[in-house]
Amino acid sequence: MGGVNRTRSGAGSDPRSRTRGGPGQAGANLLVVRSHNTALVLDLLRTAGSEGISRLELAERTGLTPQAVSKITARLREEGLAAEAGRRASTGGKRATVLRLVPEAGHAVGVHLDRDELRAVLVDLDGRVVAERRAELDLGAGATAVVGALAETAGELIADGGDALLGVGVAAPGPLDHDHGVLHRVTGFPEWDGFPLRDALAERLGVPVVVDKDTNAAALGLAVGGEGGSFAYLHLGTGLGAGLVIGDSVHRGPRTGAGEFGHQVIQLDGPPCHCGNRGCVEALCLAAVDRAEPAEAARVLGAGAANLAGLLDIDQVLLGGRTIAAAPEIFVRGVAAVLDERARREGALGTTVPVRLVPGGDRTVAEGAAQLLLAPLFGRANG
Amino acid sequence: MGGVNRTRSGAGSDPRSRTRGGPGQAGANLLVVRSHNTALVLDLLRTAGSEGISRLELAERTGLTPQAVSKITARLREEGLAAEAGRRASTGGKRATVLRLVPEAGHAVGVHLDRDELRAVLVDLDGRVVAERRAELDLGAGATAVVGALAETAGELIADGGDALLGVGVAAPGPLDHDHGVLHRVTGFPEWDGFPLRDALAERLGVPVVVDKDTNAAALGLAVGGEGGSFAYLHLGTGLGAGLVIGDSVHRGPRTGAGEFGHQVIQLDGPPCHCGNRGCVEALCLAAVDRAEPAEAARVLGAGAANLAGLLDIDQVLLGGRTIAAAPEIFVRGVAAVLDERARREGALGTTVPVRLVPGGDRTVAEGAAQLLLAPLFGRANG
DNA sequence: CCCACTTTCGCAACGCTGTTGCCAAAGTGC
DNA sequence: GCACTTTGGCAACAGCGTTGCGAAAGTGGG
Repeated sequence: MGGVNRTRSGAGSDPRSRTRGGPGQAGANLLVVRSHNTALVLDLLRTAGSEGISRLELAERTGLTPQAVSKITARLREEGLAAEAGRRASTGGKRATVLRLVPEAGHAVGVHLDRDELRAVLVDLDGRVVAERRAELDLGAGATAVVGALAETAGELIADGGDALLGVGVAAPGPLDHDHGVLHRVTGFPEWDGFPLRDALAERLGVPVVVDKDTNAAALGLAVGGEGGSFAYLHLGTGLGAGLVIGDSVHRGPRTGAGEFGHQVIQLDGPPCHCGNRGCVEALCLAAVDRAEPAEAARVLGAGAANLAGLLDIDQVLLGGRTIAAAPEIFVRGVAAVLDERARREGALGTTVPVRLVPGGDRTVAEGAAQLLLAPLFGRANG
Repeated sequence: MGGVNRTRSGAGSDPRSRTRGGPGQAGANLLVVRSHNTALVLDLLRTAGSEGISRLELAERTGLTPQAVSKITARLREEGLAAEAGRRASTGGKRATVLRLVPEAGHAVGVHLDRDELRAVLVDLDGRVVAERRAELDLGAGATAVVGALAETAGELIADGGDALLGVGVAAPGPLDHDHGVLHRVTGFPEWDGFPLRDALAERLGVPVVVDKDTNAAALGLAVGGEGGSFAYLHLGTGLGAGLVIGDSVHRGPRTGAGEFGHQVIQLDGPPCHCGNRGCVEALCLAAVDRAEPAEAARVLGAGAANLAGLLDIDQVLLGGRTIAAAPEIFVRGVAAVLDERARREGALGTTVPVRLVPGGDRTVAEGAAQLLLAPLFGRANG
């Protein structure tokens, strides 16, 4: 079986991977080519799902020769990551063999660390949830207690996952450093400032750990789940944030600071926001919600979304979060109205930016967190 | 000599380059590796400038082995793109041979097509301006007349450039389609809507032509010119626009629509803008300029810049354009003040985003337009 | 039923990439 | 003058995708 672990140890033995220091860009060698093409094929296998995909189709889609695809898939089958799954009907010649991903060849744990609860899932290579845990949590109870609870919950799921476990992804609210896995000011919980969550958890569990913002995790999950192109995931809950996917990969910025959508000023010298500034979208939007004026809240949110759409020229806006879920129709229509109006003003050029409710329920963030470990296998850049 | 043309014909003979259709991503083969590494080395040679750089230094910076660098540079020297340029002092052993780019091995023409004038430059591989033309122009005079003037001016410079000419880059105002080189509504000149500028000019001149927005060209020029990381170039002239560089490459978005900074709403239901909306940064900012309140204009611009910095987590804001040039100090200080204030609110995390005046004079856009052809040689993505 | 044709796909040889092992050249420093 | 360090080229090598070729397994016409 071997599964995904063998692949990883193979890649890890590359003496040159991540050896470079300083500002230099990475030169490519044959190992890079190999892992790039392998990831491409794996991604197509994953996308094909239970339907499967033939070797020649893989060749067409990747631009590689059929022979190269044969070699790559042979390796994947040997490693247990891919398998033959029947044959397709003939189109005038030999019937094509259908290949599919073996989902059980690898697993990852995704944890959504929220202010008042902990939600963890174990997912397979297909991204399907295999097991789930949930626990109440008090982020203010201190690092030791929280990390303990986190490790315990994740540990239970790891035990279920067998030996092909890629690691644990943790999605947390508030500013943090994705590259180093360190939390910054979690709003309202100053004691977390600077806490090295990734290393603490990795040492405790003995598996790789990746930390990211909740909105980024959600956006990654959506991107891997099939949302193509560039899009913004806007999350309206107790706060307002965004996850940006630009060209199939999550845009975090050099300091994991990107996506600070809520404190975009759309009302110069407007009402004060808890952040200290005035006229932030978050303040205006939530105030409208409090006044029981969801249509106005949607209009405000739409204005922010339109600004973002203009700046980045994205393909889609996805809405999610508890507050959205309370009145989904109103928000989708309200935001769409602002974007449609903007497209109308732009004339022929302005294809309107579609607005949709985020598919999936309240496990979105936890599933996305698991993708922090899975996505790199499929060539989805992670930093 | 050969120069850059031989390299291009070599790459063009790749039967698989750009053959793929549909949504598939590109598989990598050895030709891709070769051109990637070659571009990496060329970029380092270019960055090193007249100082030059040794083979071992190239190896360190690229992560390639010294032997690979030797092979690559040998090829470049054979093609006339690189040359030895003396020796460095010893550090305890054999003295290192210094290599440098041969700037004359390739040229490109950059044209800044503005509303009332035409500005064209011929630059070498180093990006240095070798020749320059300038002409008055009336964008409203119709496509035939304008393309004629454009072709004539560019043609004169092409004649100066010898045989190693990569092509012509054209930077134009207003919305356009970079991928297809088609103009959209140039504000105030509806007759240009849908005009295939790239193909018209390419046929006329018989050389490759690339078209882009003026702000994108300027941003590309700045990125190639040495501005590292991610930054936003804000251009305040008769209008207000932005060019975004994210991770060393220009972000245009799928429809070349990114960077629409001016019509970002920062004053909900504010004063009407000529675009049909209300409270756009451009309207507020230019109104303040008209009222002779540059400090207020800078504050408004700063608010927009802060929104952008928060959304994208960029490293730097660069200011340019005629209106900025009229009161540079006030604008730089005013915008910086807003960003500093924002960083202060963010606390320890908030490294402030530096604001600078764009270096170089009013040739910035034309030089950037030339980089539309040069940058791909150095591995700077162009799409 | 047979034969020509198409489609799928693997084996073997190949070309080209960066890598490794080795050695010569050219310096420094004792 | 000798030991050592640094630079960098030559040659052999491993591994990538590619090409040439042929076997296997279908379809379809006579």
